[in-house]
Amino acid sequence: MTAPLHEARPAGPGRALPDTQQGMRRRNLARVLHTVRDEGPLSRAAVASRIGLTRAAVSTLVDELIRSGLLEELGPERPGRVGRPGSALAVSGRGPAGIGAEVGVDHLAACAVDLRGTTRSRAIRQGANRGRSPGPVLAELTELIRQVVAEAEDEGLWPAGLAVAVPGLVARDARTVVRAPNLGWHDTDLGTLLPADLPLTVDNEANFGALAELWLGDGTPRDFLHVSAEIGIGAAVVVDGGLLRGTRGFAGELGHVPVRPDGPECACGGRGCLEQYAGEEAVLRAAGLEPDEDRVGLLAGRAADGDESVRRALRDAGTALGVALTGAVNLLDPESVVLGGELSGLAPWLLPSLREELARRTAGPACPVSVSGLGPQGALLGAAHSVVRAVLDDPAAVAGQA
Amino acid sequence: MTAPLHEARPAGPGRALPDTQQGMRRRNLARVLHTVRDEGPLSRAAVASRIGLTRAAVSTLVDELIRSGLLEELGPERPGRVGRPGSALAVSGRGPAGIGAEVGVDHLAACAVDLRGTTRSRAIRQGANRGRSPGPVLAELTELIRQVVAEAEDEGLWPAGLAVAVPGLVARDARTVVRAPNLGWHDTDLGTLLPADLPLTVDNEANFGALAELWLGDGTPRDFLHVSAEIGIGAAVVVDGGLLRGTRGFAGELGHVPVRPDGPECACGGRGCLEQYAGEEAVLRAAGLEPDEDRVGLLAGRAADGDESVRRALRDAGTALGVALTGAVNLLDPESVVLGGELSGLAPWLLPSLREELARRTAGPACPVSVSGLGPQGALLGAAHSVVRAVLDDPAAVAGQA
DNA sequence: ACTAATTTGTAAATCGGCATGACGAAATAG
DNA sequence: CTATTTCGTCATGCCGATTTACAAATTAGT
Repeated sequence: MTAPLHEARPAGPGRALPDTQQGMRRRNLARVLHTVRDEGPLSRAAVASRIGLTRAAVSTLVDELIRSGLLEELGPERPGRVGRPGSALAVSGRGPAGIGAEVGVDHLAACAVDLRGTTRSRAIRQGANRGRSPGPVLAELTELIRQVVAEAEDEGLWPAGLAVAVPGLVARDARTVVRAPNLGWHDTDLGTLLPADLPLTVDNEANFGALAELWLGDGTPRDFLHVSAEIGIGAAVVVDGGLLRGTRGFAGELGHVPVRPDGPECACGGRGCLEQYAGEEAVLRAAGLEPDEDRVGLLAGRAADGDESVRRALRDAGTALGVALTGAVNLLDPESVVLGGELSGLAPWLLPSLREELARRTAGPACPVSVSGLGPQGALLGAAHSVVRAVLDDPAAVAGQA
Repeated sequence: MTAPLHEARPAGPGRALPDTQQGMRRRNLARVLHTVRDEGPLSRAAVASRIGLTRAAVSTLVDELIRSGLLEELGPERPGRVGRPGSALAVSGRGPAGIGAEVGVDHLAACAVDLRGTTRSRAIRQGANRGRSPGPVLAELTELIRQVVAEAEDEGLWPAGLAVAVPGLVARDARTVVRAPNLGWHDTDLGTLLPADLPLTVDNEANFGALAELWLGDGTPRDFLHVSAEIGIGAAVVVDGGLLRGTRGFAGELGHVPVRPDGPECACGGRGCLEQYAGEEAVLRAAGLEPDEDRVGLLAGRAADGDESVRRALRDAGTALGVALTGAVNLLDPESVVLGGELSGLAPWLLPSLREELARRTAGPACPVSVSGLGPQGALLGAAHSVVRAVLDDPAAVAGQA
């Protein structure tokens, strides 16, 4: 027997709940719900044996979850084994829905996801938002949200909360956009400009993208580094299945990691920041292209066409990313690095040089670098799923709000 | 006592204990013990009001803690207010002791710390360990440990566990030293070479130093970056009051963060790693000095004497540290950076250039950099206190082992 | 086909742990 | 000396999970 190690995080379903008997009950409700969701239709007995409670206890917990509309009984299982067959339980497809929304530089989007994780409705509107003031943009977004909520309600769902992804830094209050350079917003409280009838959470798109990767990615570990980029280069650090946010909530800023300490001056005051080698603007300039609406698409197109200057620019950006990530990987020892967001579209041309640089600078086996399968949808999905997750982690909090 | 506790996982107050009524009880025992320890002698009623339980509940918890020898009754408080005076409770000075030990490059040390946090016995032996094989070194260390344990037992304490700090990477099993370049050890299981009658934890000295800073430092926040160095440059990341360990347990490697990507080749395979600018060997070389026994002392002495080449070498090392820390600070957004371990002795000459570089490269207010007050003792103290902490975090686990 | 064995789900009784309310004890205030 | 306040403890009750028991629904064995 060894003395306990000190771990980084509590993490896990409902760890923030109070240490009372009610808190225990709420945590156990969450465990039952999670188990049923993650391991397909299960009988009460199967759930009980998995989470270590007795069948009787699980029965009462399941009763409560069914009464709340979070679980539903599918009827008797087809018996394959000896003994009385159980009654299959599944997460309800008509319970609460998580509403996600996204403010992109070139688009707005919203969607609704049910408890099972299925996207039940979706709405997108293209259009440049750079420089537009928050009011009109969010009015448009609100319209999309209403649309998506209406569709979800038609299918018997009710909205449990709203999460909005923005391309910028968000204060720890999860409402205020401190700085979004690509939009030109600063210190904007989104709480006053969005539907007030839903619990609201606002966060950085890189963070939501990382969470999407964590929850939906195929074989994504619980400790990884998620790199995404629109114009700045954002990263999100996932430790033990949770986001590392930092004191001010600004953790994950990768764009201003020094890559060449004596390089050109940067707006941040430093020199040779990563953003000047791998930022969208820098790459476009190096490739000899003019910024336009769909910048990433432009780069990807030219690179696919074999434009050598574009390819070289992307190769160099990959190398710069590799240098910056070496530092991050050394410091955090993640299980993998995932390229997500808009970056995933450019991955074929970034990856080789990035991997090479990272491998060269690492003593042992290099940290594996992969590309998100979610692509640019990650942030939106992550937002919606974060609401669903909140329900799963504390079902009692939303029960009876139907 | 419960049998199936195959959860050798951690404990924080309310963290990883099972979600049962017994788990709740254990968390509440921990809360009472922590409260009494942190807020001086308290009556049962005072504890109750602080942690939100009733006096009756606290009474039974206190009874159990007293029976286990973790708390003791000091007798009636001197009444200053109306009402019956309470009976003051304090953490016992004759309960379990945490045994800490340290394998340094130039010394061995051990100490015993009681539940109150007081160091009750200590033993140090100077002598170079570089290149010596683990067996004899650990035999010597075992002797120191026996000595320290004997002294502690004379004072009525009993050893609750042993924690050993080593200058190298430790696997997640907390027993195996994967690589300790300064000692020349690799893949060494310390479990077989140290006293087997105590629960053992082995960890990196930088990690223990960070924990010491967290637990004993004056005003240390719950999110910070702790930088220390013997020959390599280690950092430890503390997030939300816990250590970030990484997948393999190697998190915190700062020495091989690229500072000048085109710089000289490094043993790790990369180029221009921090270690080549701020590592002990590099600094000695830059200062034109020969390595000897007390390298840090030598540098500090010369710098204090006004040796300009030494001062310049340290200034440059500070600048390099600043570049590397810029990346780390951007990525993690810690509340502060703390220089600890041997580095703290050189701080006066490192800090100005380090702070300047960090401030220059940061857009907003720079992350404050401070020096640990614990100095080179941090690791040893952190080790001993980690054992004490484990007891405080789950008193029931050790109760009745006296 | 009939019985034995196995498994499920639920109901009744029990237990562990904290809350509530009441009480004696020990101090201060008037 | 009495009223008031606070402390520590006891008896009681509540809540949630466990234990025990049992009926229901299936397969295995004869």
